[in-house]
Amino acid sequence: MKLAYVFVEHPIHHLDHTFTYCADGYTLTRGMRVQVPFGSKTIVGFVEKVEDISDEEVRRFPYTLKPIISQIDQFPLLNEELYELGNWMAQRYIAPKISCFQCMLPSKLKPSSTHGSIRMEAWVRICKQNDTKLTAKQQSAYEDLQKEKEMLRSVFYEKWKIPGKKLIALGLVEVFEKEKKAILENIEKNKEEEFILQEDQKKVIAQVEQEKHHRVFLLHGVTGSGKTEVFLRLASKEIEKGKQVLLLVPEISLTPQMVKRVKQRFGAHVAIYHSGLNAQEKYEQYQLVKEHKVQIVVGTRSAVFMPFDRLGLIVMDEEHDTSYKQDSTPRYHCRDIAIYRGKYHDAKVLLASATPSLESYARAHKGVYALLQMPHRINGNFPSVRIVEMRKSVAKGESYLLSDALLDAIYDRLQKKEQVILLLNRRGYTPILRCISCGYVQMCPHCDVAMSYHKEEKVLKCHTCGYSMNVPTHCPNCHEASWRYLGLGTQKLEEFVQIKFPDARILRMDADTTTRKHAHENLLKSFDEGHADILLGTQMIAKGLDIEKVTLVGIVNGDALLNRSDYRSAEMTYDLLEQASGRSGRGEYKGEVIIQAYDPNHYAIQCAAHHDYLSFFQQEMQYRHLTGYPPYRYLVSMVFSSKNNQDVQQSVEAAMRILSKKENCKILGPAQLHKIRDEERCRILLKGKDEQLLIHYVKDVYDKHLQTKQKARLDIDLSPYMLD
DNA sequence: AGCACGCCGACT
DNA sequence: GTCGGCGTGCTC
Repeated sequence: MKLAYVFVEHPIHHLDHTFTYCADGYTLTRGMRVQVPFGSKTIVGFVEKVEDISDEEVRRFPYTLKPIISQIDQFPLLNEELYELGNWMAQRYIAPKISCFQCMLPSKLKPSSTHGSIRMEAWVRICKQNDTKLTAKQQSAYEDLQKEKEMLRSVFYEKWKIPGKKLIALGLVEVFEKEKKAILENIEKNKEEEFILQEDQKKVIAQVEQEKHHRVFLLHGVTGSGKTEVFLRLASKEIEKGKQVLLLVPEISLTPQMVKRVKQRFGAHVAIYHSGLNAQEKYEQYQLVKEHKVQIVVGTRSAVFMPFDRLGLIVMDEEHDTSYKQDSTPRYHCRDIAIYRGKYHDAKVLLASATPSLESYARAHKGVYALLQMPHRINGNFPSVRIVEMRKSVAKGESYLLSDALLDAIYDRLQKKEQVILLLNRRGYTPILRCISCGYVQMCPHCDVAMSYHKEEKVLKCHTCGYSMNVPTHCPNCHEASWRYLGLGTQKLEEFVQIKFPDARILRMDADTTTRKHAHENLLKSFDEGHADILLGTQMIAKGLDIEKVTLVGIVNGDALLNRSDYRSAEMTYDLLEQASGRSGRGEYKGEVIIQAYDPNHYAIQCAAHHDYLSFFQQEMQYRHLTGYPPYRYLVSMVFSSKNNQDVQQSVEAAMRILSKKENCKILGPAQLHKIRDEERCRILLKGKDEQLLIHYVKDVYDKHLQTKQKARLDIDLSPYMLD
């Protein structure tokens, strides 16, 4: 009997092993999808292994084998490389194998029941030689098709509706189905010679070029130093060699300029891959790569799993960006995958950023990665940065929203018809609603988070779970009817700026104004075209924007991120300030940045003001060294959660018993986290120098957690990003 | 993840 | 006396 060992579609830890089916009558290999009976349902499975066994051995099975219902694929979906990558991810991130395979494939190919079918198109072709008398029109249609060999039926009908139908009726032409394919745009290409390279650029290109084998490079290039042109040059050299290129970006919708430039340079050889595409579009782009119709892919995190087979270069732009980390199972970091694939293909991996992650820069410092530098702006001038100490300005009676210095600067730009960006890292109107008489703060009933007041909708919203409610008329605690709105969100800032500058045209960009599909692009386009004077928003406006007429960036609350308990808060503050100030003065006008802060002497703010990454790096490294955080140590987080706190505590105690016996690692916690969506949560953090060892320890806890049938859920995160 | 099986409350 | 609540356990 032929056996198939199959992973089932449910990404559940306790189903993370193969199920055995009878595969008699099928020709299966690893990586094909099949339909199998599972309990009382029919689901999709993913073949891991096929084996022939004797009848004797069949009888020894403790259960009767069910037969496979049908075969979905004729060819394996994943090649050897990607299959091994899936296995590697499953063990590294302690995730169900099927979840790793699922995240590598576009949803139409995912081993899961919810995938849509692949869309087909009707085509026509000649199926019988003409032996009858045709009308003149029919004859022309026949000859046209003969010349074209085959045509889309819709195109054929458009040209030859009536004679075409007649030819089909006569049996001379047949209709057949073909998979719908992406249409490659044909764009006029720009010549490379049109761009004259700077010295920095030439040097970096030469350094990468001279390395013939796999190597990870870290390109530290300030904003506006011309990194994109370097990427394009290196890419075109790889393509000339017959290699493929992957260009990773944090979010496509925020980098339309990048996409545009790559398209201009490589014309029809580009695939674009990001979360904004629908299932059909993703599938089509995926097939383009598989069939070698394109040589270069520009894409977000998930594009790192594209079916390349001769990769020459992977570029990861803005390598520090947090969106490269997936925050659902499998919680992989795109950088890890990029380096894994780079090794496999003997390809070069170029990580690039104006504000590299501490991990990457430390590795480059140690020589693990090759460090490349581009310290000069092409237009030569950095924006000047001014820090406003809010404690002083408020004491002088100035507004606590915008200081006089910032107001004056905005006024000045409006006069000159230049544009302004205002950054405030908090959406909504006011983040806190507090009762004046008793101090009660309205919390979300499902999460331990204060409700945020949104004035436009006149409701309270929870920014964690999305729950919304009306403002209670009376305080639930003391029954007084006196609320005070505390804090500052983008809605309130917009209202305030509009009062101060009644004639200014303001665009607000935050999670509330960008829910619609092309809202991002439309807002940015509108601002770029000069339909507004002030762009105001959360950190989503700090990334990648390249708008010439912006000469003032105002950061309303520069140290807001610093007050968080997260060990990365200084790094995130530095990144945000540096990236935001990079938006100012990109054109020919001199740019200015004003940072409002309550703690202006913090090194993150001081270093950002002086564009001094190296100094920030050194000071932050000292702090990380002292506290034993990455890059000096690795972290793994285990979060236990359940609606029932006793289940959580029981699992935590069991985990602590196991961990207390382990050596060469430090245990932080257990720490009770705030409730989310009615779930109690508790975290244990493991810290140590040996990443593999930590993974082993956690795997141990996880295995015992499953064995003892603990009720709480266990979420494991290797090198977690958010710790508060 | 689903879903069937199983043991205790308010109903025709 | 039954319909149905969701707690527990299994799926090749």
